[in-house]
Amino acid sequence: MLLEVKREARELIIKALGFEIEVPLEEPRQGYGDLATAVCFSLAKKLKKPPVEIAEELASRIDLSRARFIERVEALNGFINFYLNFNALAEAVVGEILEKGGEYGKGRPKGERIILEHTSANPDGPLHIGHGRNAIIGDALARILRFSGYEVTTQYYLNDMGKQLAVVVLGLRRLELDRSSKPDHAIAQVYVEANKMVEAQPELQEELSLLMRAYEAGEKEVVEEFRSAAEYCLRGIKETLSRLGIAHDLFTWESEFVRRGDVDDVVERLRSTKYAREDGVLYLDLEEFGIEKELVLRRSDGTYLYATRDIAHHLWKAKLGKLINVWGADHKLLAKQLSAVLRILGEEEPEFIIYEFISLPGGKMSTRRGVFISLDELIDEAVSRAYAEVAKRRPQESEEFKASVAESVGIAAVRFNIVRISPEKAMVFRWEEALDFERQGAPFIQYAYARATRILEKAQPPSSFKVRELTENERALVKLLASFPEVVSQAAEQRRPSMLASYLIELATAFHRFYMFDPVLRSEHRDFRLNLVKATRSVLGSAMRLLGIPVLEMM
RNA sequence: GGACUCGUAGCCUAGCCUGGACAGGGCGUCGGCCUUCUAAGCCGAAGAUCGCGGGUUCGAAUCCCGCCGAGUCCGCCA
Repeated sequence: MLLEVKREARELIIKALGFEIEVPLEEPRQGYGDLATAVCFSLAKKLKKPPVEIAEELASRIDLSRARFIERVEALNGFINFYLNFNALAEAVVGEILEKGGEYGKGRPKGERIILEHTSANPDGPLHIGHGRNAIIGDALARILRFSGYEVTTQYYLNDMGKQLAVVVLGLRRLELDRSSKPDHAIAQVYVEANKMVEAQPELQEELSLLMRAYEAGEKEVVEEFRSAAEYCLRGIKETLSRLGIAHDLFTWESEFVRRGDVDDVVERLRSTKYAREDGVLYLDLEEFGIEKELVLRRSDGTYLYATRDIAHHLWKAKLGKLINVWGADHKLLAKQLSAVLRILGEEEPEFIIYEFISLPGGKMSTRRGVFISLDELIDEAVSRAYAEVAKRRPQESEEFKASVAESVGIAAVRFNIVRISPEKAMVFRWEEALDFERQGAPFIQYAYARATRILEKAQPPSSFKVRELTENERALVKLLASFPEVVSQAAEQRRPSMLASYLIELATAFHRFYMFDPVLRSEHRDFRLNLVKATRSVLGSAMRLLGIPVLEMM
């Protein structure tokens, strides 16, 4: 809806001007109108007049007689500020939201399929908080893209041909798997122990490479060992993801591409390109693409590398749709190489969402050394912290209520604290910060929703309402509600879920303020306000669902 | 050493792609608001040379160059 208002503003300017020009519009701070444009500055040179004069002349020529949403313009400091007719806007926006409900803000079907790869952690232990960042960003993006009109398939690429899984298998041959603990944690225990063994007994290296070769060759018993180990670990990983509300549509195994011959095929294709070099090893010279590092495809012993298998994997995926990968910053080089190779092969390059690392105050995490904070730990701590809060605030409520609210609040806090930070910022994990449910955090948003719900429980909004002069808080709310569709599409196109997080904070803030100053039930504007509350609740709910934040009716 | 990313108040962060009017929030600190729809809320105060230096521009947190600091990568590992 705000888009329509902006279109109206542009048209007014162009009509007054008498010629086409790009009109940038911004949302100014308090005191400078509801929309503003600095177009007069760019016109200054062309018209050879100072911006202030242009603005004044232009403003005086704007004809508002047929405008729907703009009721006043002013020229100030060379800017043209627009003041909106909030009565008209409120009526239109609230009406549209109540009519469309959860469909409000949804994009038209784009007819485009996207394969969104995220998480893809090695099956050698539980997800740690770094994988959590991947999964949470990836899942939010998937939800946003779907809402925005794309057909999205989320995919987990399972790296089963690496040394890690071989180490796990080696460990399982001589260590007892702790069946009493969560599967992924039990596997991690074996993995850490087995790594120590391999380090202490170098002769085990031989067994490791034997294992890997047997697996690649598809020896039945070995395949069984690898698969059951990986699947066992994956069971635990899926459990964690599911607790966060995350599920993948598709799991693909790295080994498929080797056994099916896809890797052989693509290597052959690449070997015949002008980028191929062979001197014992087969590699690609990608300098033309600004990549210094040569990309080795096949070792001197004839075996393939991870990157080679990933090329086959991506070539396969590229047939299914547009590719987006959520990858850690350590994979930046591989991302560049892969893009170059797909280009060589005549396929569209994948898009990468690269997120920087989450480190511990003491340094990097390492599954191998057992130095990491698992997502499970983080969730458990967050939920128990949330439980303490509910118990303190709602002591009279049932145990069941407290436990279920705590679960939702804990999950919401974990997801929100991660998704709200831009992926390109490196994070240092500190328990105090992770468990500090800051004022404008997830509970703040959930609470806004619960407050709206409570009001509506007491009175249903009538189907028709009159809009009178709006309060400042109502205006802020209406404007935010009007901008939701634009926020969604921008977050989708720019692939930035964090934009929705900022929006949600703003919307919840506006609602809490409204709640504080503008009583609903006892108001003479009750009819309109009830509808406004309903509309706000609806959009809050939509936005929360887009970030995977559990919605609570009561807390 | 090279490549990429980041550097905004004591701490965390938005804005940077698409340059505009006194740089938004939050935590923490200090001071207020519950006989009124749940105070997980609201209001106010103090706190910023937007890492440093140059350039482009009427105008730079935003674009360009250099420097400094941090992270990541630079395996015939995955």
